Amino acid sequence: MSKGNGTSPSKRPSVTLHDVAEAAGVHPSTVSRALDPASSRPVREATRVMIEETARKLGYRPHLLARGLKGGRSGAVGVVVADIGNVFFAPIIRGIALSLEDSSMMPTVAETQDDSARLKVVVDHLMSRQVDALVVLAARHGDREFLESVAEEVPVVLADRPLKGTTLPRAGQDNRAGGRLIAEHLLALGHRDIAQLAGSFDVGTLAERAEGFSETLRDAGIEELPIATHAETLTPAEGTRVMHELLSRARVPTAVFAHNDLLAVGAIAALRARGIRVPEDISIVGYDDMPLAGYLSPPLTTVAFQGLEIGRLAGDMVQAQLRGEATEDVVLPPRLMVRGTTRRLPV
Amino acid sequence: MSKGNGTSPSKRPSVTLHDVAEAAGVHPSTVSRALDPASSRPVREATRVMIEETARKLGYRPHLLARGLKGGRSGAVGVVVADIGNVFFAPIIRGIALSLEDSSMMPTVAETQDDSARLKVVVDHLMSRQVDALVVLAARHGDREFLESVAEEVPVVLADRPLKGTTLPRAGQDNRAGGRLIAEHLLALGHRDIAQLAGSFDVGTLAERAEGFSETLRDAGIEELPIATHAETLTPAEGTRVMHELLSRARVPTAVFAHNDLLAVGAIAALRARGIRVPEDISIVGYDDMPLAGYLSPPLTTVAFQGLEIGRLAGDMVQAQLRGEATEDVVLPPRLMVRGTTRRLPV
DNA sequence: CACCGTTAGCCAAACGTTTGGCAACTGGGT
DNA sequence: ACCCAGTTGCCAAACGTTTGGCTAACGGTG
Repeated sequence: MSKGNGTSPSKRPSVTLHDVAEAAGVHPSTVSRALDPASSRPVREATRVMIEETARKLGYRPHLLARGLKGGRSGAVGVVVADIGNVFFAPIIRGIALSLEDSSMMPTVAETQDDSARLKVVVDHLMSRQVDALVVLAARHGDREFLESVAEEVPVVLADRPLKGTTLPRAGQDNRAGGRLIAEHLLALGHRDIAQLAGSFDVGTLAERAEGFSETLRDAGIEELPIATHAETLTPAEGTRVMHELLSRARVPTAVFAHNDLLAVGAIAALRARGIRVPEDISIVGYDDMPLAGYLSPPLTTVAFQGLEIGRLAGDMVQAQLRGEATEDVVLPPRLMVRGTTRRLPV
Repeated sequence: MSKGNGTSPSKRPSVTLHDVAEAAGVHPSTVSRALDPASSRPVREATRVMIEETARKLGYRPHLLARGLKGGRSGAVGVVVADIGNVFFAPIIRGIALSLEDSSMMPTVAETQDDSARLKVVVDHLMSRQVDALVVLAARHGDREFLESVAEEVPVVLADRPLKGTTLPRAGQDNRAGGRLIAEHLLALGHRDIAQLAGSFDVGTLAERAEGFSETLRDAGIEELPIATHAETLTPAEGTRVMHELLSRARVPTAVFAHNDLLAVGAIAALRARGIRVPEDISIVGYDDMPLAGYLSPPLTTVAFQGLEIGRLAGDMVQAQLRGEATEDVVLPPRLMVRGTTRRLPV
């Protein structure tokens, strides 16, 4: 079935301010002021009502491009995300969008595929589009200087992923505390042979989780098993691969901290494939508390991550910065969700 | 830690075409033409190189708002999604973004929360933003007329969700065939007491799945168990709720088709809570083959849905329509993924 | 050397708004 | 009837581009 006529690519008649003015019998500037609630110049009530009526009748819609051109503000905020397809970022984006709605702004989403070169390209593109600000969820360690240079043009807010030693404001979670929580939990259960299933340390969240975790073990006088290969992507498949590598080591751990839930799921699959039981033989902890974590069997022990809230906070920070206000970093505390994949070590 | 100085909300010096022209010692219009590869008027090679050099040196970025105002095209495509936070939509959005990149366009995402009133609001907002086209993932049955009226202004493409009797083009899956596939699978396994765990029929995909499913049972001379309450949202929690309702019926099914994977997961949790085993006592089929479906235990039998591909196709259709070409509906065939939650009925 | 066709570059208008400068009108106080 | 303040509305410039019309220069031909 063929649809959409091939000839006219849908002309837009588009009612302008002038059309409304003409129909209402007033000058365009009067229409502009009548429709602007925060106008500096007053408009007679009767006129205003009449103009509004006319505008509604004609189906007038303000041309935000033109307004943006004049006012220097587009009302768009660039959201730079590592992977739009990833479950994990979705609630954050949603939080940002929800927050921006208050100022009738909208997010424009771009994806870096977690690649620093591509980050530069998409940020450039977003800047061309005259975004009023940038929210970056995809920051990797090496991107600091670039992002700070961008911040001289428009406000840049980091969400989720921190950047070591930066001046850029951030809304995120205390990942170091999260790592600590997990280590303490495993120690309390009697585990001593403990390993990490780690992702790239170029990602600040993961580096911090690892730090908090290792620190706690060290303080307890436990020597942590060395990290196997770092997972290149945060997917179940990588989790499986790295877990197999871990299992081929001389010393096999009794507990494993996977840097996120997807890795954990993959790791569990690897164990299951070898006939190793979770949590009877090996305890596993994930991170992020993804929506399905509680529905796995056994349900996954993990650390809750409030993506929606963090997105909302990041959106709020953007608006504050645009109003010229100073902003404080917001770091939410993590919460351990003890479920079924961890268990006291039998003596 | 306080960051971002409160005084200056980051001024943007912003290099314009004029600045480049002045620095290069030529007229702005010459710069415009030199930088436009598809310019109708030629520019001497030496001049062009010199101008490009100057532009690069000054860090010139085209002002897409201004360009859009002049040319009547913003290069933005509105993507209307029911719930940005939902796993399911993410790959579709990604596909759209990937496709649009070819024409250096970008998606602007807005969320309806699956509410028809909100749909109108966000579409209006997107139109104000002068999007060149709309991709709608959030269409509900009653939205047809509204969307068709919008289509008189800009191309509107449906992705995933169909709209009964519409002229709007669509990229999606053959959900009726999907429903059929599932029914055939269950019949082949010997099931006769079969029920649906249904979502709202205002959502075209779900209505079609149900139709294909019911049709097949009817043709086989099987009387389907009546649908319990329709799930209001497509979440595990709703799946659990509706499954409990189904179980309180006089006649309990031996096989259940849940309209999507999340409902299926919730349904399985409900069964597990009552000590009913899957698939030994009841077989369950989901729909969508979400990323984790194969990692559940037992792994979920479901129908694969190629979100990324559908998004890409929708993006391609948008571009075709913008070029004024006619487009054909694209309907991908479903594929049944038989995993561990379905089983031959013991005799 | 005059003429002509071609080509490179300049000028200015236009896209739809917002907004400061002005002018005109209104009405109240005298 | 007159003045002044206060209100209302008109005009035009500006935001950064693109693009059609125009001119100046160039090189070749008669």
